[in-house]
Amino acid sequence: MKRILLIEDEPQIARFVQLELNHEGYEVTVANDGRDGLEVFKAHPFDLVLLDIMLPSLNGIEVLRRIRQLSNVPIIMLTARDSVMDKVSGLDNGADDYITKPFAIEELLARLRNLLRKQVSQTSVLSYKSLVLDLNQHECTVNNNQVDLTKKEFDLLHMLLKHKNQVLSRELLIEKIWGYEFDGTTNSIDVYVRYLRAKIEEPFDEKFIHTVRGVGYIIKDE
Amino acid sequence: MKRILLIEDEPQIARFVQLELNHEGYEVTVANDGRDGLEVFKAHPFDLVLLDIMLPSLNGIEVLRRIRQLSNVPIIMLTARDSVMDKVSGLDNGADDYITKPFAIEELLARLRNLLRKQVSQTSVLSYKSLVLDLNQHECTVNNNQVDLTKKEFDLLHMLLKHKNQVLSRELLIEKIWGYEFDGTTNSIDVYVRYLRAKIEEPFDEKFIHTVRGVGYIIKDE
DNA sequence: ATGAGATTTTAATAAACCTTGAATTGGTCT
DNA sequence: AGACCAATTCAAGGTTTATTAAAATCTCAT
Repeated sequence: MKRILLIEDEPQIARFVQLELNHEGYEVTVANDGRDGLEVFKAHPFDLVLLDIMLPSLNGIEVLRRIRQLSNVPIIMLTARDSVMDKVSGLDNGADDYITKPFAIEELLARLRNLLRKQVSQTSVLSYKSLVLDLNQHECTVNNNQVDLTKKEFDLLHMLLKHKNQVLSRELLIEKIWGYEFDGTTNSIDVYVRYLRAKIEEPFDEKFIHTVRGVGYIIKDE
Repeated sequence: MKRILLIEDEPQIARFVQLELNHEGYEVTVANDGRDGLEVFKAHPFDLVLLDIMLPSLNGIEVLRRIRQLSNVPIIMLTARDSVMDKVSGLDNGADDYITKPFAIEELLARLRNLLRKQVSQTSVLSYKSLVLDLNQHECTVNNNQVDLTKKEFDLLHMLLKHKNQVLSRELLIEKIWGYEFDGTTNSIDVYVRYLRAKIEEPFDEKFIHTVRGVGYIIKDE
């Protein structure tokens, strides 16, 4: 399922677009202002961004510029009718398309499909405190010290980091990393959490992975 | 088993939907007009509400508004085809999704499943006065003080908060949280209510959980 | 085919959690 | 008020769960 980030401050429009896109089978996350949008973008991977130009706290053009420093994710700008300046400015700064408000939802859908067809993947680095995980290089560092992880260890840490601030059940982890149904008899997860702790926590006197008894494991901000 | 409240005045449609949903394993209660629907909702806990917009005695939007004052139960609106106004109005007033009549039963089922499932990851925070329950992080705070809850305690509080303003019987709580039939001999619920009170009420001089003698427990707005 | 490293299983231990039942308190009805 | 029933409280003991170390198994490059 394609993930879309909608950065839009007008609640009715945001809600409406979100629901319509849900209906079409997209997974939509909404951010209400520019700063939020940028944060959310940094924290999660998206396949496409819908970005309003007029935004509180950090305007659309600025958000566009900053996202482009990080990623070449497809971006569609939402502009006011006849604001030629906005369009030009948006495209100049790396937007892939624009659509003027108010728009027919069908037109938006068409432009979405169009851009998503061309798309390539990205998102290469996840981090949390002194912990950095480079997905492309398959590398992990803590406090700038490189730590060698096996594939399973890496995948587990990847999963926990990708969904930080969310408790992940053993069931879900087994399903996503091992690829089979959790039958309740294996404690592989527990063992790998132990390995990770021994490699990335104990030597550096850090604490990343927390146990939530009866539920699962989580990496979370305080 | 998931409980669904269907508020719909056209008998054929109501009957049809009820049978189909029963067939899928849902327990369906039907109300024939807005006023009835609201009454039934207040009297029993439901996992989801299907709400027609065009209703006698109290229209759907008004019912929606009143239910939202009491609860954040997932609500799907049933709207006439092409009635954009209805959609917008519904979503503005807190509906979670809509479906246009006439609809294929399969689509309704898909949206039901979607909402019943997403509830976990989407509605991530429940709150009541100074009490906050973060479902993703599995964390509870009172007056911004973090309180450690065990799984059972958390599940019980979750249930009470999710259905706030509704009395939950011991039968229902045992069924939903412990997962077996209430045989009348266990007092586990009472004990856990005690634990919760000791953890989230007494230290903060608050009162969240009320006992309804002979019926069950409730968290309610004044 | 071999062996080093990776992965999974097993088992012991300790800690946290849950249940139970009996004693006590509190509310309700006549 | 007194009888009765429902709810509350408490602590002991029984159970479950997480952690850990170590052994068994698997896998892949040589």
